[in-house]
Amino acid sequence: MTSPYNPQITEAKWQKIWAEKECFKAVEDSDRPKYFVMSMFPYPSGRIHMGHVRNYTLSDVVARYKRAQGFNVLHPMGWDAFGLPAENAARDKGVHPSTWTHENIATMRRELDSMGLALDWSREVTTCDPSYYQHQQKLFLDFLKADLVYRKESWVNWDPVDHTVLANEQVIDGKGWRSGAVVEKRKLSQWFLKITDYAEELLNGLKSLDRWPDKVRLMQENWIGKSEGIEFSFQISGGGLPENSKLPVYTTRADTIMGTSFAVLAPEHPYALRLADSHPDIAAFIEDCKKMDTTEASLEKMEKKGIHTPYTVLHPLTGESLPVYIGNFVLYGYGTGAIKSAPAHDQRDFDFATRYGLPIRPVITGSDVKEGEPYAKKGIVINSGPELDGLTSDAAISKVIRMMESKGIGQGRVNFRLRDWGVSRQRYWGCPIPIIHCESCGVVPVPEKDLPVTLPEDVTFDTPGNPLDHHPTWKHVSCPSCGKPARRETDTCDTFVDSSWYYARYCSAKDTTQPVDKNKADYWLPVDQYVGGVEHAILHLLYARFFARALQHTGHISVTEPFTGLFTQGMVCHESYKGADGAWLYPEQVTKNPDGRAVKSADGSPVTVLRGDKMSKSKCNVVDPSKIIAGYGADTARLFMLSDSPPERDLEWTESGIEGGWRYVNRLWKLAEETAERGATETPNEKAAQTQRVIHRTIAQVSDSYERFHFNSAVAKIRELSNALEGLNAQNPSESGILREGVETLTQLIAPMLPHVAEEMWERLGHKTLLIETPWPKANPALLVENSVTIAIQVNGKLRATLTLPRDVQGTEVEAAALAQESVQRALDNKPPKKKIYVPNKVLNIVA
RNA sequence: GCCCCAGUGGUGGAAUGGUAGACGCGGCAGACUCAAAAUCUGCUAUCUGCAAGGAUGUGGGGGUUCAAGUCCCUCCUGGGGCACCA
Repeated sequence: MTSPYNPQITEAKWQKIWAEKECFKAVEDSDRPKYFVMSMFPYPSGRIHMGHVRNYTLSDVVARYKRAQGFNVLHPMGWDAFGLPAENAARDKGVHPSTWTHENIATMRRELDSMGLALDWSREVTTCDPSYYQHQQKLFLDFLKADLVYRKESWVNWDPVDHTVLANEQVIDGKGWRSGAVVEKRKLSQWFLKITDYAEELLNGLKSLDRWPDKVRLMQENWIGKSEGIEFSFQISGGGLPENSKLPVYTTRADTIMGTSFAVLAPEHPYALRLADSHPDIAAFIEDCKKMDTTEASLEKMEKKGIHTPYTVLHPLTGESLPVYIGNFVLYGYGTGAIKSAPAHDQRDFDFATRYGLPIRPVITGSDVKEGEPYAKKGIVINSGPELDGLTSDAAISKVIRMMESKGIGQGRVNFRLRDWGVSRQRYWGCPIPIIHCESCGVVPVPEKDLPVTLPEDVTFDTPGNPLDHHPTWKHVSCPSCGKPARRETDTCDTFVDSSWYYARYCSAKDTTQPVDKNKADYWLPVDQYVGGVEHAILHLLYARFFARALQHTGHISVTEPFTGLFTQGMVCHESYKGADGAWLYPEQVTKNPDGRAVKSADGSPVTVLRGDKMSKSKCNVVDPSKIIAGYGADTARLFMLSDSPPERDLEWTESGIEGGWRYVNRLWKLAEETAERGATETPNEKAAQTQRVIHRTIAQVSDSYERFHFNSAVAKIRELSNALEGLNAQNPSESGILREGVETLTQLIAPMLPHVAEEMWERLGHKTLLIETPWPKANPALLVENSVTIAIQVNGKLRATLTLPRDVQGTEVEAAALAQESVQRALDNKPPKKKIYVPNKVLNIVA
């Protein structure tokens, strides 16, 4: 008699036991190999969503698998708890950011607990807690001492809705990446971290990250954007410039130097700005560009516009006098803010020259040059004088650099697209920057004994702007250096700072004396496997890599790369439904007819079904994980997350898929129930012996799938094993022993994915010890070798027969057997075989 | 515009250059049932054939190879990233 499987009771039971026995508490142990696996910690927005479930299931499977393999596993969790939504909630609902955040954390903690994750909660970090951010303040001061922090006046992207400054990379299409508000330009004093000091290292380090997706490495490489070129100066005159003025420009295509027919300044270039007073048309153009820049810079069809200036420059090699323009397509922030043109070899220069009737002189040629189009590829130099003509572009680039260097007018230079990281935010809910501004002493770091600088509790959000700035007393302090009245820095840190070192903090999360206990960090770091969304491919991961180098430089940790393995999972998607009126509909508002067409339940009007839409509230296609876990249990939810798609791809949530998972969990339980009391050993019959081979083959295949993150394949192999085991009879003494071996193995193999039901099955099978404490099964090599093999027989590469023959049979025997086959003879059509290729135990191809 | 990734049955997807479609979802048929649900069993790429079998088939076209979903070239479609980056 079998008893039904009840996930609610069983899952709570094992979660309690694991917690009581502190199964997942990680303790440094130099005798055992360590394995550090972590997921990207969540922002406590309120509830967990399916994306979290997928993310944490993946890292949990790795943690449990590695643990069974004998590794000392660290699998921690924390909260990325500072950030703007808490302030927005304060503004909208009148709840304090701290209250809102901690309530969300409590809710999400309960939800995570219900998933049955093998997490070491004793190392929980919460970035908004002074016990975390006081150490971040210490790091800030250390970085300041190490000359990795500086302050500069700069034009910043001001978000008028969030009242905050955005990094360049946080501005998307001229709008704030969070608020969506049109970004304005303002000039503010900002704190910056010198990530550019490590540009070269961050680029080179990518080569060593062989367990990162190529895609992410490539994205980072492009983001860092190294280019090698030359910086040289034009002699510039006119427009009231002093004698011997220089205009430095940067180019990567020195080979096109003889094709240069004009120079262009960025609108913000000082030489451009100084003309504005005397030339109203130029002033107007510059004003225009400012607007374009902030709002529509990324618009595809923006015209290359410019304005002529009274300046002229001298060509550095020919001495020819060339006109100078101000152009809307030249970026002040890149290179020197001015360019030499190569109108025949650059689309932008070409468009500009065409528009303003400037000479276009081809100086590079190639086999695929097209009339009337710029040729931007490298090729062979022409029309450039005896010294350069006939050289390849690369040879010409080196030669031009040498020529200019010897004349003292230019120098080879490496340039990066990467910019320093502005970390100042004019917000309340962030880590206070531990600085005091004194009128006499200037910028004074807060003495370490005075850390942490904590956020004041009594703040109001009824006025826009930074509550720290509005606070009546908080910012007024005396200067630690001279004692006179001074003012606290009211900027707080970008939350990307919080998440740039939490992996190191996990190593000694409760240490009150220092950010990182180096001994412990030396044991655990680097993170062996990091799992998270690809949306963090550039910013978070680059900042964290920079921090590792900065932490190493300031003596906190020893490693250079924080994450040696990275896995980026796909999104969770779900069908969405759009009514005839264009409004999104909830699944329960839609009826699917037998013919496959969907209609609105209320009035029968047609509904468009869209597949593969990311779950989002606005599209009404969100599935709540807590409801799924409450209904089917965490194991079923976890199984669905793993079984239907490879983890790096997007996953389509389907109701039928989750039900398939639920059915399988029940089949497993039934299998354990039926097997539990059996297991007498007797000589296995043929079927049982065959099944035993399947068992051991499955151990090998599933282990391999776990190693390679092919969890969907692991599930498929495991299901094959259960199909085979269901073919055995528990009542038959010649089969029951192998059946039991199979069910035990099966239980172990599914345990990383379905930990609760596996543990329950293990107990039901009569074990007194926990499955979580049981080592991973080993495949018996003797049972991995089949006695007979199926060999494919091809004629001219086409399959004509399959032969089952003893393993390692002679090729000549296979040939003889193959030629005896009628189907082979028919395919040969009396033609004599010309050639035979035999791949032992696999395939014989007869070429006729 | 540039860079990257993907394209396999009705569907999600398997497949170190060696028997394409594992495993699941769905569907069909059957068993159990008064009936339904649940469960179990079988079948399920397409075309052709009574059948045995044959032909076709991994987005299109070409190529390399004894052998291509897999490698190369090219084009198409979809997705992602970057973008006046000189």
